[in-house]
Amino acid sequence: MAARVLVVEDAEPIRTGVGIALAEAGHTVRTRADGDGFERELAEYRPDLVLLDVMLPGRDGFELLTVTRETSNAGVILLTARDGVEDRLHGLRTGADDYVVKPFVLAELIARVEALLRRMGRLRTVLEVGDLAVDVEAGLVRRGGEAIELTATEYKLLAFLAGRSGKVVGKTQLLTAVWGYDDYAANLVEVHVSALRRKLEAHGPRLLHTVRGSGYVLRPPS
Amino acid sequence: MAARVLVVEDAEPIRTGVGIALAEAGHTVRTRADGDGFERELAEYRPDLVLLDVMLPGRDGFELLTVTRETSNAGVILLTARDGVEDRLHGLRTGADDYVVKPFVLAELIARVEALLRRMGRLRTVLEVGDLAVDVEAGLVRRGGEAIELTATEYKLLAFLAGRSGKVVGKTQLLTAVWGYDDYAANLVEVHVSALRRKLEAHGPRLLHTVRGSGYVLRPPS
DNA sequence: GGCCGGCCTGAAGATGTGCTGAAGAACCCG
DNA sequence: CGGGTTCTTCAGCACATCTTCAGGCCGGCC
Repeated sequence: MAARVLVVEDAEPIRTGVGIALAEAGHTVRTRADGDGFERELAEYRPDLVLLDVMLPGRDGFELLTVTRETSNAGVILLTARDGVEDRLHGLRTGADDYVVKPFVLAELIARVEALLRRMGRLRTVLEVGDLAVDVEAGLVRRGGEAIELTATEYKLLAFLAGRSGKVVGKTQLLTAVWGYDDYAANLVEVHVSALRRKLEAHGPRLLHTVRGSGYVLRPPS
Repeated sequence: MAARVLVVEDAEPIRTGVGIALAEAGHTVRTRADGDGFERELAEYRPDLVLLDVMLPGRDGFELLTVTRETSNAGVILLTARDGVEDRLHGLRTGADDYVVKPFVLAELIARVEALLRRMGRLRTVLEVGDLAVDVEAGLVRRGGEAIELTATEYKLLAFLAGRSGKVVGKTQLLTAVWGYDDYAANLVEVHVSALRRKLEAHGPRLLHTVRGSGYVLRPPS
């Protein structure tokens, strides 16, 4: 679910900024200032995605794009200072998967990276709280590597709490979100929280805490 | 590379222009002015690519995007008059593959369409899940080398599940994608899953698992 | 300490969900 | 127009899960 990304960009501030942003988004990153040894890096690092600056000292981005296509099936996003329809067309026709014009907002670059990874099936949405991981798409819950079997209601409950971990969630809120109830049936929530805890705490300390008088919080042990 | 493209755009000049340009580029095109009957068209026409205007009368492009993702494997490009990073981010995060801002040069749109198709074409046409191989192009299914005979419905069902292996797929989703149904007929799905399992499990352990209360997943035995 | 309200939990009946065999309908092929 | 295949509907069963209820626990407050 965490992707490997290779960034080739000669401008140091951009290279670093992009690298940090990608790392923060949970990906593994390697950066290079030019195309030297690019083939070796491709073969060794096996990136899922390559970000290529078009204007580089030595071999330019288009050349590296061709190399990438020939020797791997990584996705490719081109970065360039040039704008204009002609340039964009050239970039896309050469076989890039996407094309981002400098200056760009980092958030957008990250969004495009993730859109591409998602399309390639290399990205997965996982909510994490401490050693607990909830994979929403796969409907899987694991704690410390071990899978935990939950019923549909327990799963909905956990997913909702995990989606706002660290925040206190009231029973009324849970009844609405998980059950679609509009009336107050506190015990219903309590029963299911109890069942959920039993399963979660078979693999570690308490994560789902009671906040007397307010509701529940999902929070890693401090 | 001829593809089936579905265009949903309410402005007549754009709709027609895009349609003609795509046809000239060698693709098959269908156009609609709004989202009515969109699900049915998706199921019947089975486009490779969908172009969605964001601002539509009735259901907007984001809504149709979600529907597309849930019930098909088509690529999605959003068209919009709005610009601004916020809109682009929203579009990409919602899961669009690309995002084109109006007014656009037709040539660029076509280039983006082809870039996306190329990207999708690089994806394996043989889907593998454990020892099961589904060759989408040849319509062949084999498990551990041995060919398995499936009926048309069973095959569509399996192909859809294989295309999103590891992800939980709801019965409603399956009904829409495989049958083009819009109403809930759970047992229909169950009967065919049952038949499919009988054939699949004649050659190995269970791959098609039930997720009670949610749907089914195709997942190799862990 | 004693009381109160909020919370936890085991048990049990009610409900829901999924599986399967069988039968009729629809379809396809010659 | 048959004959075979495939699809859909129906009904019954098995069992997992939900909800309710009741009793007990715990923390805070007087």
